Order: sequence, then C-alpha cells, then structure tokens
Amino acid sequence: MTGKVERQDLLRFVERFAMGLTEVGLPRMPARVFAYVLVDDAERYTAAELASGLRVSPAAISGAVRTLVQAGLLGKEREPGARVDTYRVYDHDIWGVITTQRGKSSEPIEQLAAEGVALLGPDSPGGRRMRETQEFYAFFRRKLPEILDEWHEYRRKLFDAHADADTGSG
Amino acid sequence: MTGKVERQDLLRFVERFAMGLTEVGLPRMPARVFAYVLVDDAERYTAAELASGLRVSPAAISGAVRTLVQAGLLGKEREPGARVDTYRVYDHDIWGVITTQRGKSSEPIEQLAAEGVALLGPDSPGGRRMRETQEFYAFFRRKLPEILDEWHEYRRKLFDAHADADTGSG
DNA sequence: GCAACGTTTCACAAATTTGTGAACGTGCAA
DNA sequence: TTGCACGTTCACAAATTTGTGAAACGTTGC
Repeated sequence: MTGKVERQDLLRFVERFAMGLTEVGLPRMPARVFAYVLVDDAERYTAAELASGLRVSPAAISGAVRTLVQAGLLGKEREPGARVDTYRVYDHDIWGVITTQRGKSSEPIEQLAAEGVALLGPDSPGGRRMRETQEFYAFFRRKLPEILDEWHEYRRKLFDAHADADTGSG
Repeated sequence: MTGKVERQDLLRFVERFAMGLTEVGLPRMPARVFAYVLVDDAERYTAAELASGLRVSPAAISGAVRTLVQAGLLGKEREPGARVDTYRVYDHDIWGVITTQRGKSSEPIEQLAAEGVALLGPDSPGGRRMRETQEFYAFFRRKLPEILDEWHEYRRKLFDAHADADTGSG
C-alpha cells in the first residue's frame, strides 16, 4: 500500500491542483511550481530540479519562483558551501503563512474604500457602502490573528494525535 | 460639504476600485460593474444604465452581470409591471454575502487536497502536506459562519450608533 | 401583423498573458 | 585561461482574455 506513485500521475495531479490555485489568484506558472513543491516529496529544490521535474523550461521557473518568494510562499535558501540556491516550502504551517499574506494583500482595498468614503461623503448610499467595505476589511484584518491562533492549536492537536497521549509538555 | 461629486471623479474612483477587486479574483468587467453599483447612489440599474454609466458597450455589460449574478454578488430583479430587469447590490450585508460565496469557492481545493492524500498516501511528505491543506480548508469552512455572525453583530452596533440610543423597536 | 425598445449573441480586433529558445552572466574547476 | 554548469534576461510566438459593432432575439404596444 501507498506504493510508489507513478510520476505521470503525480504530475497530472500537480497540474490539477495548480489550476485550483489559479482560482484563488495565483498566476499559472507560480501555481504550478507551488503545487509541485507541496506535492512532491523532496524538501528542497534547485531551479533546475523544478524545471526538469515539471517538464518546463528553466526560463519559466525563474519568474515563477521570484513571484512565490516575494509573496512569501516559498523560501529561498542556500546550503552552506553550495553554489546554487534552493527553494523550499515552509513546511510548518504552510497555510497559516499563506493566509497571513493574503490578509496583507487586502489592505489596498481597505485603503481604497477609505478613499471612497472621503470622496462620496458618509451619508450618500455609495459612501455608506464604502464605509461598510472599509469596516469589513478592517474587522477581518483584526480578526485574522485570532483565527490563525485557533488553527494552530487545532493543527497541533490533529498532528500530535499520533504521538504519545500524555506527553504533558510536548 | 459632501457636495455633488464630479462624474469624472466618481468614474475614476470606480476604475481604481475595480482594479483592486481584480486582485481578489474578479475578472475585469464584472469588477467594474460591481464597483460601479457599490459606489454610485442608485438602488437599481438596468443593463442600459450600467452601460451608459460606465461608458462601455451594452454587450460588455451582458456577460459581466451574468457572472456577477451567478456568483451571487448581484441580484437580478424585475419591478412589478416593468418590462426590463434591474440589477442591484444586496445592500444589507454586502460583504457577508461575498465572503460566503468565496468560502464555497474554496471547496474544490479542499476536495482536490483530499484526492492528493489518497494518491500520495498519508505518510509521505507530499501526502502530509495535502492532509494539512485539506484540514486547513475544512477548518476555515467550519469557522466561517461563526466569524460572520461576529461581523453581523459588530456591523449592527457600528451602524446603529447613529440612531437614537433608546429606540427599542426602531 | 409589425414597429419600437432593450438585451443577448456572435465574430472579430486589440491587448494581455504565458512559455520558449537563445544569448548572456556568474562562479567554480582544471 | 578555458571549459562547464546553472540561472537569469530578452525577444518573440502562441494562446487567452477583453471589449466592440452588428445582427438576432424577445417582449410590448399599436
């Protein structure tokens, strides 16, 4: 059971998962790369490994990893003594990191909504809607850390379940 | 104060706000239309009004409103006796509705992640990451109603503050 | 029936995005 | 210095998305 997965099947799945990620806003190639590092087993990848693993040109990787690193979804590291950079997913709390990033990416809208209130005045229907928009985003931004704390706790329980039950300080 | 807003300024703002919305995944024209109905003061719009208001062709409106209605961001109604459809934003709790929709739109990823666990097995690094992905999305999906309840309560307080303090049934 | 009106569909042009091959730069090794 | 492996940048071709004008459609009112 859980025998070796056919490379072809894995890549097909990577492709589908990547398309799912594009729905949440990631451009196509970054989505592919990210899906790949999530799904495949290695801890780190050089750009060349990503290219050959995904069967795309190194050129396509270059732009994609920059996007992902900038977005904070991928770490860029260099092994001591090595002469190439390696990329890795933040293995602990992948989605906490992503969610935090996404929270930041909504700040522009919050800001824009504030401008809208100023432009339209707080008493016009449009102005009220902008006010509501601004408040909603602000609410969510404030709320996010709390939600993520809960997630962390839940996550810990979930993945500690396999460990001994009474490791009090673990 | 809060004098009449120049049409030009309003449209410019609509355009900027729409671009902000595209960052969250809305295609361009739907984003424009949605920004417009949020920002402008009317309660309802015919397709023709949207077209002339936004200075785009009626053809462009047609597709955009279908997207928005389907996504649940815009209501399509017909005034009794009228012979044209009108579109309106759900004026009460705009962002609650949107957030609910967005929550639904993440179900495919959750599903995909589950497939990933099945494909890769729960003990490989990739499989574990898929498991974590699946759990995260499930967690968020379960959490969302609670968050939105809090938002509703907060929202109510916020917008009731302007009313008389003791209008019990108002 | 048929003219008037508003909306949708269709085919196409323009603009944007996507991914490639090829050239270039960098650092190590012989 | 030369050779080599890797990564990035650049220019271009292919594919996709976007928005339009024109025609088709359906509904109302005469």
